[in-house]
Parts: sequence; C-alpha cells; structure tokens
Amino acid sequence: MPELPEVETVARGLQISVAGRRIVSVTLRKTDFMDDPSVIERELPGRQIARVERFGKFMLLQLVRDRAAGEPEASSQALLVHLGMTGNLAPHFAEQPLDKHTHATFVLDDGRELRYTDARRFGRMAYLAGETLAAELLRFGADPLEVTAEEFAKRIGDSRARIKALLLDQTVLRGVGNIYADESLWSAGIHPAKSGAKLRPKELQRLRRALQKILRKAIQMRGSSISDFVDAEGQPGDYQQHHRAYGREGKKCFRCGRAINRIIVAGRSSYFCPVCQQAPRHVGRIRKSTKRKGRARTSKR
DNA sequence: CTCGATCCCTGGACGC
DNA sequence: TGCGTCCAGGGATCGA
Repeated sequence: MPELPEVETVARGLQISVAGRRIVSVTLRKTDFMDDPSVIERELPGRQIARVERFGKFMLLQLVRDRAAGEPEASSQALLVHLGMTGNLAPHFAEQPLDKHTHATFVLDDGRELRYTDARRFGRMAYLAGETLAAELLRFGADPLEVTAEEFAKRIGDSRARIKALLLDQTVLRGVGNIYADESLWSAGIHPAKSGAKLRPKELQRLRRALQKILRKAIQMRGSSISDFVDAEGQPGDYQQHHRAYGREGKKCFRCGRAINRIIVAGRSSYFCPVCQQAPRHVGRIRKSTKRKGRARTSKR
C-alpha cells in the first residue's frame, strides 16, 4: 500500500524517466476515481511534464504548456495522482500489452506511454490549476519529514483523539498510513489508542524522531512491498523486511519477546507490543479484532 | 470534536 | 475445481 516512502520512490523514478516529456494524447477507460475525466482529456494533451514530486501520498505532475505555443503561464497546473491501495503509474513501451486494469494512458512525445493501472480504484486522479490547486493542497497537514518539533507537538498534543487516528489523519500530517503509523508507535513505545493530548513531551519527541527515522530508512529501501507494490521501474521495495509491528500478530516483539497484539483503532488493524506499548488507563475497553457480527453484507452484484 | 459504521473495489486466502 | 465468504485499506460521508 503506497504511503509516503512508496510514493516518494515512485515520484523519484518518474522524475527521472518522464520529466521533460510532452503528453501527446490521453485515453481513459474507467473514470470513477477521477475528479473530472473530461478536464483531464481536454487539458493534458500538449502539456509538458515539467517535474514530478510527492505531496503527502499524492504524486504531483507539474505541467507546463508548450513553449512553442507562446502563451505565458497564467498559473500553475498539475495532475494529482493518488495510488490508493493498488495504483501504479509507470512508463511503458507502446507495444507492451495493456494490463486489465489500466484506466488511463498518456502517450508521450517519445512514443512511450505513461499508464495508470489500479485494480481496486481506491486512487484518485485530478487535473487542478491555479487557485483550485492551491486550495486543494492547503487542505493537508505538515509533511512528516519536515515538521518541526514545535508544530508536531501542537498538532498532536492539542487533540484528544487517539494517536493512531491522528497519525493517519492527512489534515494533521500528510503521508503517513497504517504501516508507518504502527512502526513509529512501536519504535517510540506508545500505545496506538493513547490520546494525543496525553502524550508526555518526551513521548512526542520520541514519536517524531522515530517517525522521521523510519520514513527516511524506508525511502532508502524504496518502500515496503507487502502485497503488490512496485515502483515506476517495476521493482518491489525492501522495507517490509524491517517491519517490527505491522503484520506481525502473534510473532515475538523484537524488543521484549512478547507476542505482538492486534486491535482495531481508528477502524484500522493496529499492531503493537502489549509490554513495550502500555495501554493507557484512560482508554476503556478496546475492541479485540475485526469480528463483524452482522451476517452477509448484501452483495449487490 | 470525536467516534464508529458504512460504502467504494477487487484479488487473494481460506473453508468446504 | 469451484463456490461462498472474509479481509485488506484510504478516504468520504453520515449519524450518534
């Protein structure tokens, strides 16, 4: 699942492989994950991909109009791409057969095709410009790699929500998902259900440092490939080998040897060590796991 | 303000 | 082999 390190890895790859190329034409298939497919079809052809960068869990393809066209840039324009759970954005040779779930193809001026493939379509694609683009980016919180200790302490410490929910909240910090939330909480020795406001200054400091260290290491290792993540060159990442909590239910804690537990916090599986990450007193009963009690959920298809 | 529940979606795992 | 069921999860939305 692409979180900050995985998106960073893909963005860096694309910056090398497709920045500077001009988009010649656009073909869309399923479009239900796009803000406005007709705008994408209309605005992208003829624009050059000036650069590719990461913004939270988004990739931002900065676009410029062809210089030859003459018109000065009135404002910034970009294609926002969120990979969701299973999204992949990568260049292909035109003769490569289309994947079953390829939903957008951007033909480039060197003949290659930048293709967006996403089986589950939990991703998002949007062309935004000017004020609209600026306003959209403003919705998100601080970049976890750049957030200062003061800002981190304020954003986390001023909220009574559970720390796990805060880490996952993209308006608090942009880019952290379930894997790196659990990994940093394990590293900092903080229980996922603890209230942000109950964190001691030392805990806030440990958490921020752990989060940044883990994200940087994960970027170095080109992300975690737990299901089917591959980067823009088709290569998996290696950070999953360093996971200490995520996905390790029942396995021994690397620090104390006790079995890693799994509970649901903020609606997500949360893996933690019951010894190293003491349950807070202020939390009432914690739900044990995902046992949905309802019978069949009407499958409407 | 914060919470849980629900929906979206498909592939893979698992039980029978 | 094949079918049914469950589960994963980021984000939007809604009601409590």
